[in-house]
Amino acid sequence: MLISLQLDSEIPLYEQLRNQIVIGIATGELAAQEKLPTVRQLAEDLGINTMTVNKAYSLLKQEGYIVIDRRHGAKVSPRIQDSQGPSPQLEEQLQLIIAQATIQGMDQSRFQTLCTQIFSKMTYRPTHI
Amino acid sequence: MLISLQLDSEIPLYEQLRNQIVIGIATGELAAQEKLPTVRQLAEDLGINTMTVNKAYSLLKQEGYIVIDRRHGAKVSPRIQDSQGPSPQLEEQLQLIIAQATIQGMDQSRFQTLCTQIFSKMTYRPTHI
Amino acid sequence: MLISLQLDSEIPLYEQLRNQIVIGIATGELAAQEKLPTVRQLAEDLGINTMTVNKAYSLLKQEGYIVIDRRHGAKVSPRIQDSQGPSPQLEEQLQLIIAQATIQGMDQSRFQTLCTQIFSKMTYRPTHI
Amino acid sequence: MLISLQLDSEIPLYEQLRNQIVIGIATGELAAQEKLPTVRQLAEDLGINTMTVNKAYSLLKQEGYIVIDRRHGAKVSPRIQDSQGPSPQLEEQLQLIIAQATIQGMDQSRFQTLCTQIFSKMTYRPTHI
DNA sequence: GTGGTCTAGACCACA
DNA sequence: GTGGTCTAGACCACA
Repeated sequence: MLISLQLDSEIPLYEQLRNQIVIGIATGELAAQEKLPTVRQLAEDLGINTMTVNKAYSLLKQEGYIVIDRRHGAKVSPRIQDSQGPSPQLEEQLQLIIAQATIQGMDQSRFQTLCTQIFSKMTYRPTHI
Repeated sequence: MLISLQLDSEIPLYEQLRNQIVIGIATGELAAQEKLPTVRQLAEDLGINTMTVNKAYSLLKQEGYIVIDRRHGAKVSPRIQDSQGPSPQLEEQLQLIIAQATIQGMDQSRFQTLCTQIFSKMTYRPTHI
Repeated sequence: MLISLQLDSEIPLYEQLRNQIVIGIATGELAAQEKLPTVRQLAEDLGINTMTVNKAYSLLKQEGYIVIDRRHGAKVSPRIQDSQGPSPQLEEQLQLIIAQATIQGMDQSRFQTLCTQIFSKMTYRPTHI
Repeated sequence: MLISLQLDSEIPLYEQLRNQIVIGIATGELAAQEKLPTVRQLAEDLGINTMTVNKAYSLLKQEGYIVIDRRHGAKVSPRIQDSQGPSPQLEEQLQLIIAQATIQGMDQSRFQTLCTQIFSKMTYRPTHI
C-alpha cells in the first residue's frame, strides 16, 4: 500500500497517516488481519519520526481500526464494531461537504454519482459474528 | 442565524465559525447579499476575540463565500463561482468519510438516504449570469 | 495541590500524573472549573518533559476529566457525565483488589471500613443539569 | 479453571495471567494446595510463550500466592501470610478506584453493594496455624 | 502565552 | 524484534 504525506499540509502528519490507513482498510488494500509495517519500519520508509507513526497507530487503535499486540505488532482489526446509525460526527462532516458542494454549483445528482464512484472502490465488508 | 461554538473542540474556533457560515449560506439561512454582523458585534455575541472572527471572515472572503467592503461590512457573495467539477479536496474529504462510513457498517443505500436528507435542507441555488 | 512522582515506579510518569489529578478532582483539591497549571509550568515544577505532561493532559481530556481550550489552557470539567452503572473495567479492577485483600486476610468488614474512610475524603459531587 | 487472555490489552499477558490466578485463589476455584498446570502445559493451552507463563508463576511465587518445587511443580500456597493491615499499595489502588467511581457519579451505598456482591464470591479463608 | 506537533535519539518491558 | 515511554529542544497555530 502506498502512503504519501504532504509535509506542507495543515493536516498533521500523524493524522494524514491515520486517514490513509483508514482508507486503505475500506478499499481493501489492507485486508482484515493484515499486518501493518512496524512503527520503526514505516517511520524509516516515510522519512518521519517513530513517535509520529506511534501517534497514528495509537489513534487507530483507540478508534478500533487496528489492534496492537506486543508480540506481532499492529494488525488491521479482524472485525470492527458496526454501529447502529451514522455517528453524529460523520453526519456533521457530511453536511459541511454537501454545503460546500452545493455552493460550488454541484447538484445532488452529480454528487450521488461521485459517491457511487467512491463506493465502488470500497470493498470492506463488516464481518458479523 | 444561530451559531454555537465548542470551546473544547479540536476544531479551531475560527474554523468552526467559518464552517457554520458556509452551512448557513448553503441552507439559505444566510441569503445571497445578506449582510453579516460586524466583526466586533459577532465577537461580542459569541464571547470570543475579534481577531478570531476576523480570521474566519478573511478565510471566507478568500474562498469567495463573502465579500467585504469597508463601507458596508461583510456580505454573502452575490454569486459564487461554480467550478466545472468537484474540487480535489472535496473529493478527498468525501472519500475519507465514505471509508469511515463503510467500516462502521453503513452501506451505500443508507449513505445515499442520508445525503438526500441533507440535500433537502440546502436551498442555495447558484446565480448564473 | 501536591503531586509527587515516583521515577522508579512501574507506572509510567504520565499515568501517575493522570491518577493523581483524578484523585485531586474526586477529593475536591481540584474544584470543578479550576484551572490546571500549564503544560510547561507543571513540567518544570515536576522536573519532567512537557511531552509527558502533555500526554497526561490528553488522556484526561479524552476521558472527560478536563477540558482544554487554546485560550486558557486546561480546566477541570464543569460536569462529568455520570454513567448509569459501574463500568465493567471498574468492576474488574475492584474484583482484583478484593481478591487480594481477601487472600491477605482482610475480611469484608475491615474492607468496608477502609472504603468508608476513603469515601469520607471524596467531596466531589456530580452536577446534574 | 477458565483463563481468557486479551492479546490486545494494555495489561501485559503475564500480568493478566497472574491476576486471573489470584482471583481464582480468592474465589476458591483454585483450592489451597491445588496443583497448577505445568508452565509448558498452560503455555500450550493458552497459545502463548512458556516464558510468559514462567514470568507469571515467578511473580505469583514471589508474592507468596504459590509455591514451586522442582518435583511437583506449582501449587497454591497452603497458607498465605496475613498482614496486619492493608498494604499501602492496595490502599492506593482502592483510592483511585473510588475516586473514579465518585466522579462517575456512583455513591458510597452503591459502591458498598457492589463490594458485597464481589465479596460473596470470595470463598478463600486464610488458614491460621 | 497557550497547547500541538515533530524531531533525533535513547532506554526499557514484553514476548 | 516489537511497541511504549521519556527527554531536550524546536517551531507553529491559535487566541
